[in-house]
Amino acid sequence: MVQTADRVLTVAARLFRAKGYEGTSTREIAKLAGIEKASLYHHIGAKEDLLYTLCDESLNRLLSGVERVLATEKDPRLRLQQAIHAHVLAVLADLDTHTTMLRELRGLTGARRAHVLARRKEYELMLREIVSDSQNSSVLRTDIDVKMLTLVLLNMLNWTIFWFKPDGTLSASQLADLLTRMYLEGAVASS
Amino acid sequence: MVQTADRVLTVAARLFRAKGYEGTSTREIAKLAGIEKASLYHHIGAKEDLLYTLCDESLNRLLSGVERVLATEKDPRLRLQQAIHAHVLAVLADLDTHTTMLRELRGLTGARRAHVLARRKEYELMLREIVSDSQNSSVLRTDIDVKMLTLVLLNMLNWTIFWFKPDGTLSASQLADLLTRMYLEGAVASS
DNA sequence: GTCTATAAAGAGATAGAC
DNA sequence: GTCTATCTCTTTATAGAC
Repeated sequence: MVQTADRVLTVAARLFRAKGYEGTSTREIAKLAGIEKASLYHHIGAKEDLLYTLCDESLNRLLSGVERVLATEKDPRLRLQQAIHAHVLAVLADLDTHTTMLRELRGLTGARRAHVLARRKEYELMLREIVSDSQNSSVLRTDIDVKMLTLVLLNMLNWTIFWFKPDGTLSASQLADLLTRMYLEGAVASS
Repeated sequence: MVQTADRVLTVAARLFRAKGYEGTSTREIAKLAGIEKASLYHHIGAKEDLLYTLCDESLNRLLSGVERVLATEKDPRLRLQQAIHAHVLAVLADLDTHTTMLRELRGLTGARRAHVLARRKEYELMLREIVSDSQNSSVLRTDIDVKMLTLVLLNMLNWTIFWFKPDGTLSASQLADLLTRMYLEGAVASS
């Protein structure tokens, strides 16, 4: 039997992805979790706790993924490829949680919002270091600055959440491969 | 003097981008527009009207942009480049309106939601045709299917809304150029 | 076309029994 | 740890005067 607190978090993530944080009521969360609304407040202090916990969880997974890559792979090009894989597989394996982090940050206030923003920045800068190393090793082009190269990469990777279908013909791993090739080689026909 | 109805729409777009559709109250919209909340309802029937009008406006501009390119440019590669430019310039010239369309569709219900979804699909399919023509003319690679090539392109273009700074050092046109190069050539160093 | 006033529903959250 | 009942505030929207 899954603990109630975990189930609450799971259904909250599902609802936040489907209807947005502001668009989801605590009544809906309670109902989907199979408890009364008041019981919810035995497990959380406020609705915002759920959002914060989900964002934190998402970033913990992404950060530990890229840290593992940094610890185990030293070759710049392979590092980049493995970081892309780790990112895409993590995100697509739990669309509810990561979509919530990517889209619903607005719902957080004060120190928690600042904390999540800081960890997002931290993650972006780790990827930027990987991209930078690849530039220095002549793996990636240097006529576009590292910040842009990294932001475009994240654009390509993150927003697959809007159209990736877990039950489709393309697996997450296959999509990660495809994105890697497109990011590195581009869309032009090889002459 | 700008008409009240237009001002309402403008401030609604600004607020919807900043706080989300569900996170924005009609009180805030009225206040920022300089009228009482009740007066708002002389101009609109419901809050959702604002969201629908903004989504429709966004898609009208994007569709007419790509239609103009199709009408005036026949070369596949130039068509693709011009379509990218038209898209990026349109979106970045009015971040409030286009961000609302891209992010807040969830707030629409019923037939209006279906209508906006249909026009988004229509736009995607027009871009897909351009990409497909480029494949057939050996401009773009054919080892990745047209649907994926188009979705990745839209990923790259659309989500610049989250980090493009209108007052930054990079102009919208320069960013469009950069995205075009990255999409076509990729990130690898040319050997 | 804008106002003051208010209705009606829904939101997040709490009290206190079991 | 869950419940019933309720509080308080905010929400969207309307009525009707000017």
